[in-house]
Amino acid sequence: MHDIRFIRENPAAFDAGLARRGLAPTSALLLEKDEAARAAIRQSEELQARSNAAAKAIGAAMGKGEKDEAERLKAEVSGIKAELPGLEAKAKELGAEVRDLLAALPNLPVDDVPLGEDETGNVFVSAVGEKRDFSFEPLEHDRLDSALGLDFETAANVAGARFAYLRGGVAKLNRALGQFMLDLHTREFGYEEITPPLMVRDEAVFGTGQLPKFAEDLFRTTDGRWLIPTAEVSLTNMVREKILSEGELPLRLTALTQCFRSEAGSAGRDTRGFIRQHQFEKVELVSITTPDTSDAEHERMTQAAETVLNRLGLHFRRMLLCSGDMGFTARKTYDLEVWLPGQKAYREISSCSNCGDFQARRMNTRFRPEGEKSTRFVHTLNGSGLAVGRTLVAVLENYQQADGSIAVPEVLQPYIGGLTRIHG
RNA sequence: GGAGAGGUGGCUGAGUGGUCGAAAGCACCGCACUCGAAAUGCGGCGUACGGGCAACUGUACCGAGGGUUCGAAUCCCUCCCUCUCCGCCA
Repeated sequence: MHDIRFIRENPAAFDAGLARRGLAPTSALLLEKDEAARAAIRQSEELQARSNAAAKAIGAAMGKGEKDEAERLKAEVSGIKAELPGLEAKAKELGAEVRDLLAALPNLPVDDVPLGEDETGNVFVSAVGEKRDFSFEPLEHDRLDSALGLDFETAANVAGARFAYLRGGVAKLNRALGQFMLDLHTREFGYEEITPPLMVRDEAVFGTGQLPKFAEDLFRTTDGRWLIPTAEVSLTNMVREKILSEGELPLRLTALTQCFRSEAGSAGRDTRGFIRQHQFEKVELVSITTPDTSDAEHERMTQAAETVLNRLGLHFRRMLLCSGDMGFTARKTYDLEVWLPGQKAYREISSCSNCGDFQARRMNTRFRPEGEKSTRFVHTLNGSGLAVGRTLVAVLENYQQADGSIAVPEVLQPYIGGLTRIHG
């Protein structure tokens, strides 16, 4: 959600930001509506003020027993009130129009975000590790021996497309990955471990920006709630409508949850394999910070996610997303892409975004700077640390052996009783 | 799911449909007293959005949204949340 006052004062800068997102200028329309809305509000408030004053005078007159005067005033107020509902309705409607327009506009990219239309415009930042040398042709994860425990056929029977059963060794490996990530973030990066709700209300989903524009990407429950598409929703909304003290910040929260996505717009994409599922596990990182510290926190968070890949010995690169490829709420995003030797491609495994005060405005989350009376909006950040399912894919493809087994990365072995190999 | 009781400022807690944005206490801030502190006294002390160079001023807000009324914290309706009892349940 944008600050209409900023747009009033910097309409050109605002439109320039939208242009970098590939969007048409909107400030003129917004300001026109805003001006009309404020005029209508002013009118209705002035009328209301007159009516309030007269109503008070009625009370005073009745107190003094001046019945006639009271009756005269009543008539006057009635006259005023005849006009009021129309004016109020108009003010409300115009105000709602402005809000709806604002709610549908994405965050603006910050200056160092490269200009671009789609993922081809993303900029390489850095890489860690190297592609492993195979003495054989590595298989894609879904072509590995099915006895390892990755079972799409049964899932298709029971649940439909884009679901999977993990069985035996692969299920253990998956569990180990999630545990390992949580332990790393809580022990070494100071995140608080949270077990959050997986179903949330409209307001929460609006707060983090999935509503109103992206409802078709979500699953809705029969009682009107939403299954979370990411723990970002439940974690970030923990501070909705709160005024925090500066001393509480930064707030660092992490959770391992299932995520649910309808994948409505991605028919035909990644239909094979475990990359794109309706239900998947992810370890989410969320930070709530002051405006001054969010850039540094963004780097820190991205490093926390990178550390997971590092410890797992997986080769990856960090990309800075271009303006056209960023998500709705982000003002700057790093993607981490892991190398998949079977697919012979880098695939997104984490996305770390600084949302600035964009979500904070939608949630009305503020903090009181030390020693100040007034409040300011916090900054919010979120990142995957990491997508567990995709990390499983990366481990399977990178750690496959010539005999069809999977070597267990050293850091995971303690989580599964010292097991070093998974066999079919 | 059924029956009942509630939701008032940072906290506790009054409030008969009419000078209620709301008593009182606590907390907090300023001043006085004090060498200093405590205690005491006096004063201040909500948020949002408008208007105004400013002093200041208007509107809204007593869980949320509607309604009744000249006027609603107070009456009515719907919803949300909390608590108690009953039922069901991992």
